[in-house]
Amino acid sequence: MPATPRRTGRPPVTSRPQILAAARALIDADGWEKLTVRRLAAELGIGPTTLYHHVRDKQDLLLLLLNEYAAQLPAPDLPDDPADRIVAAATAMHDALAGWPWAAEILTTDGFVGLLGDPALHLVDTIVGAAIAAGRTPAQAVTVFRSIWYYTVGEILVRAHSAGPAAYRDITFTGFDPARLPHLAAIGDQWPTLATTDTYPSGLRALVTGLLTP
Amino acid sequence: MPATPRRTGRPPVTSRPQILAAARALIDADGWEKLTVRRLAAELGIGPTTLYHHVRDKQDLLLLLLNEYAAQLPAPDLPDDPADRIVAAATAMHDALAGWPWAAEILTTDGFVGLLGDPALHLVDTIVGAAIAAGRTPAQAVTVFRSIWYYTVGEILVRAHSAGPAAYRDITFTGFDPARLPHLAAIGDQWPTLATTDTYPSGLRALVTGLLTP
DNA sequence: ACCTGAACACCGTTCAAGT
DNA sequence: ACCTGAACACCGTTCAAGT
Repeated sequence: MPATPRRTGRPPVTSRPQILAAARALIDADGWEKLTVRRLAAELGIGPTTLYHHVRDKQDLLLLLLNEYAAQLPAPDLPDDPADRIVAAATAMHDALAGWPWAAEILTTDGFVGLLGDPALHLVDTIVGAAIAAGRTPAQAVTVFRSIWYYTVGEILVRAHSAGPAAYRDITFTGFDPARLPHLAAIGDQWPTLATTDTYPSGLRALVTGLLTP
Repeated sequence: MPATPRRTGRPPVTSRPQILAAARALIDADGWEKLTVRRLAAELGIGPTTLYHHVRDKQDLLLLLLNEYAAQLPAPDLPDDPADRIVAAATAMHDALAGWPWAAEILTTDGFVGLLGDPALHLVDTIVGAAIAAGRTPAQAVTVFRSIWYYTVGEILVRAHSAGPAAYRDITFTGFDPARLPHLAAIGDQWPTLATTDTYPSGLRALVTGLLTP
């Protein structure tokens, strides 16, 4: 067999790295809802069907994008105290996802742990390890991670979907029946303001405290 | 003006209640991904465009469905102790959503509070009220609710998307590098089993405890 | 007043044929 | 070996025309 096998046939017009770069540019420019196979192909100046020679399908494309993004994330500072370490690792996950909310949607669409590369899993391992260091069994540590993951992914998804101008569009918060909904009526139109403030850190701290308290 | 205005023109072939019933039947039979305007119309034996005389658009249809579902939910038993009351109300929300996971997806797509009817908001009001009873300010009580909501909606969405046969399909949990991911490597193929167990109640209790502890 | 078909502007994906 | 157009099987929605 030759050391450099000579290539035959029609020359390629694109490559997987080129496709991933274009996909990322498209998401950053127009949002991830606009990333379609057909638009991406048009952006690259190729036929839509050509993409299928470089990625298996759209889901595969998204996973490649996700692992590429995770691999390039900076490693966070990790304190020694287990509780603080969990908070730091969870916050790093959260911040990474906050920048790329579409990633959170993909991560809910499958048993994600096995689909991610080492860099992303490092934070998972950190949280599990810190829970064990705090005296939990491995099984309990998985529960700790999963609870934190639910909270984190929920916050990201709600935030991502509330960001648009459509949120709270034709809603009056002053119409609550004080007899049936006394507390909501008392809060009234302050709710949108209160709902805008970032409560992820305080909620996370409360959750971790609760999870590590026997 | 006449007491019963006589109807003129072409007689209706369907009605909003009929459409909602058919939509619900379609979701229950084939899953909510299969609910499309065209399929629903076909099910009713009408043209797709006829639906638009009875509902504003698909989003409107889903919201009608959601409020109908919420209105018909049984009210949960609510204990006197504030922490227990929050847990009971959150569990009722969770169980309602677990039965209709697509609802969770809609609820993340907008500032949902203003789109729901009284029955669904009653549980929101209960949680906010219980947090106030536990000594929080109204603003803090909103934070308590939001944290619980993130955790709940995250659990529902992850669960809904992991339920299919596609989850964990071609994943080997034994391939973790023990040097880089020691705890995941130690847990190995026990992860899928551990991830299947329902940890919502214990995580919720931990979260509520943490949120109500100053 | 209500319904309809045609049309618009899209999707993801497959597959035989071409270079 | 790689690319392509045509085709399949769909979407949500609008709108002029019909009853």
